[in-house]
Amino acid sequence: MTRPSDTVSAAATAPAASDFIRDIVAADVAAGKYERIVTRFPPEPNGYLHIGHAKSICLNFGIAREHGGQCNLRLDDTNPAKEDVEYVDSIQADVNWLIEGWADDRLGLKPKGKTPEAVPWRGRPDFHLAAVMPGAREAGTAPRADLEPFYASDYFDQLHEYAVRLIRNGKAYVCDLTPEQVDQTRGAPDRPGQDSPFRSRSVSENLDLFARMRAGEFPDGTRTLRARIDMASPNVWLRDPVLYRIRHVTHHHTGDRWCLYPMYDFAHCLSDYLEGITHSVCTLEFEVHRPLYDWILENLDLPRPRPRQFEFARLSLGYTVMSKRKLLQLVHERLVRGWDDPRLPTLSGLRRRGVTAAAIRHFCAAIGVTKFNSLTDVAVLEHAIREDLNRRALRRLAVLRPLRVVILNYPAGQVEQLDAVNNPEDPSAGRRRIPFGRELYIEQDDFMETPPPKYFRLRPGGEVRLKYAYIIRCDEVVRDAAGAPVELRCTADLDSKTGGATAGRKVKGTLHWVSAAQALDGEVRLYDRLFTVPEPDAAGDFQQHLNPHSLQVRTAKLEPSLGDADPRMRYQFERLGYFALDPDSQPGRPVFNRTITLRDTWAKEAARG
RNA sequence: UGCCCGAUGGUGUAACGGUAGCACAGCAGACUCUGGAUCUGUUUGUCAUGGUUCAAAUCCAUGUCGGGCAGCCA
Repeated sequence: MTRPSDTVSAAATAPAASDFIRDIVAADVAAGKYERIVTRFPPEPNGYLHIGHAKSICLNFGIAREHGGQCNLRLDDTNPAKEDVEYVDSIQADVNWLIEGWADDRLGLKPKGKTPEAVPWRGRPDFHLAAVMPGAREAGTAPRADLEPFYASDYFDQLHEYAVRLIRNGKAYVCDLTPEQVDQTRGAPDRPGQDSPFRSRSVSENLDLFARMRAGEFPDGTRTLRARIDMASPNVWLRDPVLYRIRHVTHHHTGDRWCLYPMYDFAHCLSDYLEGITHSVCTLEFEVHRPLYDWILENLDLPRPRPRQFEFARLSLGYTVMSKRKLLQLVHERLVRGWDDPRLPTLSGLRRRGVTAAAIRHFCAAIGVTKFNSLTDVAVLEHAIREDLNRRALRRLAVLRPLRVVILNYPAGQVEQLDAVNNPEDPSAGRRRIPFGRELYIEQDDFMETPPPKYFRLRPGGEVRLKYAYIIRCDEVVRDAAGAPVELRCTADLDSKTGGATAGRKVKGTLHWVSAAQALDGEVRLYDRLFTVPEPDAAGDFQQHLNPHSLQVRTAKLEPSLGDADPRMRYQFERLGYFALDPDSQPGRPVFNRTITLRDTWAKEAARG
């Protein structure tokens, strides 16, 4: 069986990517700094992955791929109040889908239930948790049931131990200030903060208090563990940041074992360290956290080489929103049909829409990686999608807005099976037969009574070719009460069929069509951009800019072969666009999503007037 | 107005002191039984001002503009 992802993978080889992060990695490799390059993709399971995450996945897995290294999938789950297993499941599915056949052999997972082990390093005590490589499924088989992603929450024991070590060294203290008081004493960016009155507690008191925090003696928000750094630092993240907070909440992965949870800054750098990450790549907003990342690692006196953090600009795409909060809002307020709504930039939405993983990967390669906050034109994504689909899609005939055509000189009841090419870009896709009869449907747009200049479709008295069939002439227009055309009566040049005597006659326009008698009705969902403005989240309420016409549903006339369309295949409805079968399809009633229209130079011409 | 980061055509990027290139978009044309695809050609750019240098998009200084940072979120 040929899967869509197999069809063109060879032809779709991406150019060798290069960017400032890859340059750093390459220099480190050249300097022999690491035995093996290890990156990681660390989403928090509090939402679905979107195309912005794809940029990070492609970068991290790409680096691993280019250096024969690995990329660990890690759930950064240190805040149980916002997280859920629904998200950990969707994240795994989306990552597997995106990297399949490309970097799945670079995916680092771990044995289910396994936590870091005490592994001495050069005689010094240390913790480590190695990945199983490759952690991906073998081609065509189910995911390995004995493996799972890494979880930051699997490191809670070691993290706790590191925290105790910091306390012992006088580098951390238990602070009894309320959140409001911490806020007031933090100072401002241009004004130093004040030391907490608990800053100079004795080591033994800190140890005792921290133990009791863990034991659940104190309610939420009453105490924190803070790093002792510098309340006057110009970098506010160095002003005795909170390392641990009390949360009496059940965690989706660790259950009720903990009521004390580490903050991102404490957990992240150490998770990287425990997994042996060499290059920890994140987005620009973490740049100011880097000194803290380094501080924690340095002050723990860890034996192995430390990971280093690098930051790049996150993706912004025109006419959509990317923030988790806004996506969550769209889903929860039912402004879209779910996380996998084909109008969303989520990976599950793009997948349902019919976009392939290869197209997304090529898009990510095309946009590059820099530290500049840019707004990427959707046209770049659209180009990547068309380029990919043009090569793999099977061509089919379908009519979205039917107009009846009767061929007066064609015998009633006669049916011909015409030979049609499945994919002119790929001869191996083969051919098929499509029925032709006296009564047909063509697209309403393909007929105009008084057409503008340069219109070369059907008009009264005009000629046009029906793809794979005959040249027809429009003799008569039948109208409804309102005067709108409801049927065209035409005459065919019966020698003009492909291969026939007059087949070579030059006729400017070629139309797609479907034979009325054999046509299959199918639901077609036509999508347009979700927002009407390029930057919906620039200012004010982004919901004001929702495009009311982002989804149009209609019943189309389909050529009969579409009755057994395959959800894994991609289709081009000729002259219309690319379509993919939706899971809502029922036997005998297919539902197609329009992934994207074809480039339409006539629309541009027509719009010019 | 403290600290950090950034700025190359319309958009996104490359050039690592030595000819400003690529992609997308645009425009013009060829071809076409998809106004698709393909092919050809083409318009448009180094934020500013100084400095270093034989030579600066690149190094330095100042300025301008943009982004980030004051969660017990990540």
